[in-house]
Amino acid sequence: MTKPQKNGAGLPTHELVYRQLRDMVLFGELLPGQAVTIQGLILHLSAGMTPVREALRRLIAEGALEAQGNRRISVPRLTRANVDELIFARQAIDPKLVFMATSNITKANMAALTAEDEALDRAIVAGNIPGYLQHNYRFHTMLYDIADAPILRSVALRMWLQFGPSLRVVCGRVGTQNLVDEHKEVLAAMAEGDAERAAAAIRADVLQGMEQVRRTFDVSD
Amino acid sequence: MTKPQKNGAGLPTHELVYRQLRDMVLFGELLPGQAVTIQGLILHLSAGMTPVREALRRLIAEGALEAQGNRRISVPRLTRANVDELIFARQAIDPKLVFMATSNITKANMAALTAEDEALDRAIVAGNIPGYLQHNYRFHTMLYDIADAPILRSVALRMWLQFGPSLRVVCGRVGTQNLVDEHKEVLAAMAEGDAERAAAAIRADVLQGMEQVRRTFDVSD
DNA sequence: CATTTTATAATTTGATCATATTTTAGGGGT
DNA sequence: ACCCCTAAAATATGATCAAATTATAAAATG
Repeated sequence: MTKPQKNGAGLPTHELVYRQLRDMVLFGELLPGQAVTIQGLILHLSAGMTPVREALRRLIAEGALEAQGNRRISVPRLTRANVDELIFARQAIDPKLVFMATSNITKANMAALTAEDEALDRAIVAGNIPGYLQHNYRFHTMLYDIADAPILRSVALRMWLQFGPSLRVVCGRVGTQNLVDEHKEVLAAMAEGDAERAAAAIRADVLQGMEQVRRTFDVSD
Repeated sequence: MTKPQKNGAGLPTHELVYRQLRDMVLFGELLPGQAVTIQGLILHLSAGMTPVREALRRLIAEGALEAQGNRRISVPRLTRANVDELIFARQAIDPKLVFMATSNITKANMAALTAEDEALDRAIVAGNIPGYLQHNYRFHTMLYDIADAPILRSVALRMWLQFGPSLRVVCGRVGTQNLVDEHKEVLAAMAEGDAERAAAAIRADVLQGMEQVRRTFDVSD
């Protein structure tokens, strides 16, 4: 037998497994330090071994997971130095992407961004943490896509995979009350075509968001 | 049957396959646009299917290879815009890493760097292109390692995997004659502990090197 | 009649699974 | 503490199914 059952979408299984695992890393489920076993995923996602292995290799390469050497795989636990690296990298990359996105903005893009930001606001007032994480991610990745710079985009997405779990932890601790985003300013600047101002606004937003992550270490570690 | 034969080193097969493929991407063999088949690699590297697949997923995640959608895998062909992205990213990341490395420098590190740079010079005067590529790569990755910043390091290594094939092409065209590196200046500044000057020197070196890559498009594309 | 297009068959290649082997972790026993 | 022993999990292989490209042949158009 060995029935490669036609999965719902036309996508290969390893791609579907990858996306599920990635979302688990980004939006909760998996916390820093948590271990992941191949067998467990095979059961949990009811997938075969090969697709799971390929998805794991990919996530390890992207920094979302970490191979501990003893054949164990886990979600990386960030050090304070790691957070500083992430802050530096995001401050370098994200403003550039927003700068580039400003040139490519269209009516449709702007409407989609605005809708996403409004959904984000609703999640904040509702105290909906997973909703906040998802809409915030979507807002930023939409900007990356609009910038049309695949290499810088992949670097930026890699950073998200690395601080995602820690961001989730910090939000779970402090709630969504004191979350303020600079997205309105970004959108206003982009609407005017002021790339410099949009870049500056996103830099402020990134700094504010990463400051939340840095706070992980003021409590625990 | 199914004999997981103990391969030479204590490393898993997928890791060995990964390294071989990575070196093929970095130091020649594989040119931009060239296709790679799983079956071919199984034969050529005499490895099983799973390790080859895992290595490929990893290299795709790192940008060294590209999945074309139709189940085909090939070495990416850079566009002019891609090269601009790479120049921007390297100018942001590499100087930071050298800045950090300057704080961690030791006698042993400095000696190893100097030795590597001398080997690089010998390769240049000998017109030895593979040697140039390897020693240049080694010199820069040693700096990354000394900086002890794993996240920025992984971003920098990713960039190398992307422009590696194009760099090889350009060196094949123009030879090693007009290659000048700023490594001496970097080493001198690091020896004095002048992190700012070292960072500026590496920025110049990066710019000069990437200008070679940009030249790919003045001839062909 | 030559050339291009279209349709179909054959071969190659990719994707997945089941299974065998190896390694690691953990649990008593000295 | 140390060392065997067992169980579980990871690695790797080959088999099997599916899909896509190439090759081949037929048909249509100029």
